[in-house]
Amino acid sequence: MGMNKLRVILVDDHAVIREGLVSLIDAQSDMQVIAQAGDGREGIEQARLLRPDVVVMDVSMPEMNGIEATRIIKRELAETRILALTAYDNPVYMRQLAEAGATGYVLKRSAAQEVIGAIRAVASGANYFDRAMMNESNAVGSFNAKRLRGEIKSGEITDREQEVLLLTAHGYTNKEIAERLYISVKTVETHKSNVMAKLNLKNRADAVRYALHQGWLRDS
Amino acid sequence: MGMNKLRVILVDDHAVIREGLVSLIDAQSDMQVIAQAGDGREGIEQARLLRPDVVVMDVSMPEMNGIEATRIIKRELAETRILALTAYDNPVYMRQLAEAGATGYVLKRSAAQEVIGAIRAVASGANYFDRAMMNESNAVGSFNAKRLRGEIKSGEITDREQEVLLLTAHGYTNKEIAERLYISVKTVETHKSNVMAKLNLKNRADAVRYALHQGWLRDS
DNA sequence: CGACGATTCAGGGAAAACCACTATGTACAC
DNA sequence: GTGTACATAGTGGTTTTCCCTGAATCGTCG
Repeated sequence: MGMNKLRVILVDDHAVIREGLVSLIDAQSDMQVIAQAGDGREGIEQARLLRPDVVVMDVSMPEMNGIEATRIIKRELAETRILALTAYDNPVYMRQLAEAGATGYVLKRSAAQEVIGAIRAVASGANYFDRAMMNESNAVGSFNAKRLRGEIKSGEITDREQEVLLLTAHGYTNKEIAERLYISVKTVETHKSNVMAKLNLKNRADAVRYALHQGWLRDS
Repeated sequence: MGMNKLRVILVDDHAVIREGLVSLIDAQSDMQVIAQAGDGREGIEQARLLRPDVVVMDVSMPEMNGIEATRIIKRELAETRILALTAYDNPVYMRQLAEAGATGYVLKRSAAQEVIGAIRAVASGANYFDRAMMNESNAVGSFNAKRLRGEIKSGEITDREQEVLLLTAHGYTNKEIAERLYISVKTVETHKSNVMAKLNLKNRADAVRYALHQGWLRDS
């Protein structure tokens, strides 16, 4: 085993969580945390300066989110691997992160050992995507069966789907949405179930959570 | 002089974060983590079994949220102190938590040392509310003061009604609300229809609008 | 042209929500 | 001890959503 420990940077806006992860990672003999950052911008600066092996990146942060930060870091530092760490098992996020250059994606609900393993995996050049995610995306089967015969990737959200999802999150019933958009209730049902499958939202509460997260819901 | 360490239970749905906190807390000489739980329900079971000194409780969790779990634990275990740990400085949450019996409230963006300090504080019987919060509002103080004087009586809407309305606005179904609050679906229907009549809300969309206006809906 | 994606719509059965009305136990005040 | 407020729960009936399947129309792009 080389003397060289894996050099890790942590980017997360929650200090407590960051410090918890530090003590977990530093307890490993083969890796160490060389810097921390509280938002994407800071993370980029630290990465530029220190050229770490792995950046563990939270997805949702103030200032600059993890997707944009990932994109910028990868553009400048091709060698550095990015491991996304997020609370949301959202296939669209996963896809956007993969496109931005992340090679790993683990959920905050995973065990610590899994995160540690993921850091080792991406550092070695492998891809690591959370098992829970891969299983979930099978559960979206009825949608996939329709359009994605053979393909695994889930498409982006269409305008109409987003419109329906937004109105759903605002609490409108299918009937109200149908009237507002001059379409039938059945069409609303279709769009809703499709978009919810794409985003891995299981119920209306998930839809509200997603909309809040996107900043779609504001007092007006 | 107690050689007895403070016995702490952690409740948070994110395993990584939990384990990070464990290593932080166990590194202290005067406290130790005796159990963990991934949702409110589990947390209640563990607390019943182990009667800890302090429960560190995340607010937003699947199955049962921290507020309801706090209420139930306090009802059964008056001695146990509850320290709420949350990502968002939402005065409504803080008020509800205080009402439910939590005696401390710290933000995830705080430094680890502050969380450790807060655990010691609540364990000693003191209240601990995050400095960042107190600047935002003195809601807790005024709320507790009123509560002591028995002036809570929010006039129109009862606590239970507000709770049901909030969950409705968050998109939870009657069934989900009933499970969360340990009451029957019929009771949820009653509260919901009463509060909506009081506020002249005609449908769920109105409820969402009202909640947004009250600042009840935040990304979490 | 042919494939694909986006949008639209429908049937049918199970589940859930919605509505109006009634009712019980508890706590607290006067 | 009577009244009021509150939380709880029920009956019974109507409406709506949810879930699954299938399918027609209209662009665009190679």
